[in-house]
Order: sequence, then structure tokens, then C-alpha cells
Amino acid sequence: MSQDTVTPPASNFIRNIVEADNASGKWGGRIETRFPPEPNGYLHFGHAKSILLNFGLARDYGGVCHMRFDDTNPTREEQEYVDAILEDVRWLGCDWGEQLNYTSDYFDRLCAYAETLIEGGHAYVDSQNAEAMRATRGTLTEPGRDSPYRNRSIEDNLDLFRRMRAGEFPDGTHILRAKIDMASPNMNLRDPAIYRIRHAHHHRTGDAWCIYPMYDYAHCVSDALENITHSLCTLEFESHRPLYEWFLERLADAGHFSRPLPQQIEFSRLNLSYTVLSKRKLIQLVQEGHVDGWDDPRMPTLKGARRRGFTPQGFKLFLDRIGISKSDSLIDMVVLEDCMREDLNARAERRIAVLDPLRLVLVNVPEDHVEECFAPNHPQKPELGKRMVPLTRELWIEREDFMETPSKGYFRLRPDGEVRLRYGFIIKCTGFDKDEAGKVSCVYAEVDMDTKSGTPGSESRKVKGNIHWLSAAHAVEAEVRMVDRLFSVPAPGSRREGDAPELERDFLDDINPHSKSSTRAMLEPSLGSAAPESTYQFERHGYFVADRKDHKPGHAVYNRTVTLRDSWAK
RNA sequence: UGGGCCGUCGCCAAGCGGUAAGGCACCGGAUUUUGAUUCCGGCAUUCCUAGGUUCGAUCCCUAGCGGCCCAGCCA
Repeated sequence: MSQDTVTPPASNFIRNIVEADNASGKWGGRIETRFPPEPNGYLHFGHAKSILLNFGLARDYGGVCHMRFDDTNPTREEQEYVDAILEDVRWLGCDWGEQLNYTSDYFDRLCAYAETLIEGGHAYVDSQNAEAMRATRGTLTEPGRDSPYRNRSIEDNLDLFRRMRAGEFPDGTHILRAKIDMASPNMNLRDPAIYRIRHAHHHRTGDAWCIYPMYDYAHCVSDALENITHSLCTLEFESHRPLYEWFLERLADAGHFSRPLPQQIEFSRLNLSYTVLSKRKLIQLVQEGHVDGWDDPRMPTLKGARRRGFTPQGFKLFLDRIGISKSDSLIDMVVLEDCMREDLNARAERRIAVLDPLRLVLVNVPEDHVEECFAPNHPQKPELGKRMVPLTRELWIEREDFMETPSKGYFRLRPDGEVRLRYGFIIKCTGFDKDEAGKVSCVYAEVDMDTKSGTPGSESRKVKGNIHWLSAAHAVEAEVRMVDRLFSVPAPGSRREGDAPELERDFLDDINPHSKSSTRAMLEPSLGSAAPESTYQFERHGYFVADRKDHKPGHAVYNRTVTLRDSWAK
């Protein structure tokens, strides 16, 4: 094999299955997957795992991945979500080619196949109401009881089903059920529903239908219709697999599909510390106003991630790193953050930003003097060039880079201490002022003119400290949003050691009160005119992105994507 | 207490009868005009437990223990 291949994908049980299928010739080397979201909400980090897995697997084995909207429940699905989902999947870099599908595209066939199920004696119309069905389903340990309508004739079932479709009955009066086994130890096999009556407007089919298929029936049929080879889903569908196979086997027997039939394979969903990934909780956060919408940079949604400055490449790195398996896991948020750092470190140009400005006056620099200094745009990529940063008598430095009484190990500026102004000169502190409140308001220093960075001999004198700065006369003011983790505990809402047995915790109580703050910062002038979504490393601080929505000419707004690692305990 | 699935280093995760990959984290040390990056080195005599089969078991068998999922006309 060639040496220049990118990092080979890690082995996992799904790839093993695909490779075994390829080896046995099961699909003739073909692989087709699908990403099947329901358009009833925004995509989150958990979906990213599924998207990258499905599209990545297809790409790696020369196949295609279909985009498919599982839109079988008209009461909760909307076009708005379809558009948003497509935008997110595209943003992640995935390409579905011609395969943009909707389960609703198959309503005709789904309905026709339901009739063949009835004709084969595999389905019946039940006329019990929902409560009666629940009451006769049994429990985990007790078998259910057959419906009194279970043995209707095929003719009656067909007639009833057609009249359901024709709109003769109100919602909830009849339902088409699979005739399997009311005593099955697998609850999903106790005559599950196939079609329910719903007089509702569908976002794509309008009012053409008043009966809609259930997930278990629609999904496997859609997979078969699209010639999907490997149908990947999360672990909670494991006990639905026998049903998936039950429908397809019967429809194949009836001649609608040929074998081999698509195979459902389950993997464990993503759990991430310091956040929540359940649709219900995410909706709650938005609806109750705990965050500023679905695209709040703190939200674990793809819209939020994008606004925060997370990158598709970072997500790919993350998913390769955590792997695919069937064990329940809780991935530490630092892993995701670190992947973003890794990607951004390689690509982001460096800029200077002073987030908490403190005035520094260089006492031996004349009022109107402008000294041109040069800073590399990327320390590891000299080909990206340098830029000029002007140094003048009055500068902004970071407030935390000066300490009147330094703590142990501190090696930045201090009274009578020396430090290098990054890309500039070594300076020595000669004094400082304090305001009425006792807060340092201005620092004075003297420049050693023989130490300019880049000039011969400038390296002869070494100082440990190295701080960043900005010319007060040149810097532009900006709003910088310090985004942090949304929750302050690893598992929001979970019990903690020492909790009283009767105590119930609410994940909302674990929201990090400091997850969002905003500051007026000083930036290099070019940062004011950068395009929205431009990403930079603010030296010694972290990675920041020009806000996609609010960053405008004359009104710079940056979001902190992630801080730099800091081995100096803050 | 029915059924299904899972249990390998702090967090992930390979391995599938031949004597414990890798990543992240962590700990050393080197380089560094970002306390960043990069680089080198260290990091499971042991695979949930207990028995058994075998020349040999994380892999097979048995019995336990722990965790997750299933009782929507949701997906």
C-alpha cells in the first residue's frame, strides 16, 4: 500500500461487518447508507456522529450515503427544519449527490405494501381505542391479550383499511396492526401499529393523506426501496430489529423486494460531559429562554457550534478519536475541545487582542513616534508571511500581565521587572499609578532600544516574560463574547454523592451561571474588518471567530471558540 | 422478577484461543519571543467477579455482579 494515505480509519465492528460482506460478496462490493433525521428539530452533536459515520463509511468504501427525511408524523414536522438540517449536513462537508429523499415520497408504495400484508394475513385493523390497546398489551413480565378484532377476515381488513385511507373515520378510531404475537417477550412484537389515522396537514404531501405509517414499518421499507445495504442506528432500536426484519421478510416473500435485505446495525449514541444531548432538553433550554436560541454558541447544536467557531474538520477529528462501539460511554468535553484546538492551531492565523486593557506608557518613546514591528501570521507556517504592528508611546497591555505583588512563579511584568513586548522590545517597569479604589490604572516602563525583535543582537539578552500589547492610537474596540460550557457539572441533572434519597435534581439547576459573558476588548485594526466566520488565534488567549450574525463593519463581535491550553494554573 | 444489549488503563477503544494496539488525559524531560505548538520518554503480569474446559482463555462454557434499552396510535 502507498505511504501517503491519510490516517487509516480505526477498525470498528461496523467496518468489520462491511469488510466481511465485501469478502463474501454479499452485496457485490456495493455499500449504501443513509442519514434519516426526522425534520422536527435542529441537529446536535449526536447527529454529527451519525452523519459522519454514515457518510464516512460510504465514502471510504466507494459507496453513497442517502439523505432521507423521516417525515411520517405530520403533526410535528416542518419545512423550516428540513432546510436547517440540509444546511448543517452540507456544512459538515457531506454530499448526498442525487439521493435527497423523503419517506413521504414512498407513501403510495407504503400503503400498497400494507395491503399486501393484509392480504397475506399479516396485518389487521384494530378498532380498540388507544387506552384499550395499552391495557391489553401486557407488561414486561406478563403477556398481552389478543384484540377482539384480531381475527377479522382479510376482506373486512382490506375494506376497513381502504376506508381509513378514504377518510371515513376520525382520528383514533381504527388502526392497522401487524399480526405477530401478543405474548412475545419483546414488547415491540406485540402486534405493533403500522398505520394510524391522522387528519393533519403534511409539510410535503399537504392534505393528500389522512393515514400515516409508523416508524418501524416505514423505515425498513424505505431502506429497502432505496437499496440501502447497511442501515445504521442507535442502540435503542436494537429490540426493534426483529420487527425490521419481520416486515422485510414478508414483503420479500410477496415479491416486493429481493434478497439480501438491508441490515440494521446499532451503535451507541454520543454522550458528552458538561452538556445535554436529548431533544427534549434542548427544546426546553430554548423555549424557556435559558439560552438565546438554537444557534446560541453554548448550545450543543451544529448551528451553535458553527457560531461558536467549531469546525467540521474538528468534528471529524473528534469522531475518529472516540470511535464507534456498542458500549455506553460518556465522552469528556475536553476531548471535543481539544480536537477543535488541534484543527484551529494548524489553520488559524495569529492576531493580537487585549481583552482586559491596562494602559502602559513607554516613558522614553516620543509622543508622535511610530515604530514598525513585525509579527508572523503563523509561527509554524512562515509562508503565511508577516504583518506590521505599530508600536507607540501609549499601549494597551493585558491587566493580568502586570502584578504589583507577584505570586510565586509569576514571570510577567512587575515593579522594577523586565519583560519583552512580543515582537518589540524588552522593557523595564519604572512605576505605576493607582486610582482611588486602589486599582492599578497605568504602568510606566522604559524601553531598551537595543533589543528590538528581529534586529542583530536582540536575542543576546533573554527575559522569561513575554507579553502582548497594542498601540492605543491604532487599536479598535470590539465586543468579545467569552463562551464557556453551558453546564457546570459533568452530568447535568444527575444525583450527586451525599444527595438525600428523596432529592430530585433538575438539569436546569446545573446551568453554568458564567457560561456567557461579554467584554469590551482592544483588537488589531484588521480584525475590525474581517469577514464574519473568520477564525483567528488571539495570541496567548485562544481561538476566536467573528460572529456569523452580529459581526459588522464598524461593530466587531468575536466569540471565543476555545481557550489555549494553559499549564500555568490560573 | 420477561426480552435484548453492554462490561479491556482516569476517558474512549482495538483484540475474536497463542500469551494486552492506539488515541486522549496524566507524569517526566528537550526545544520555543504564545506559561501555546512541537518533540522525546513513562504509563494495564492484566481484560467485572468466581468456577470450569484447554498445553495455553480478555477471547469458549457455567454461575453471579454491575449498567443501558423496551409496556407512544413518537422517531
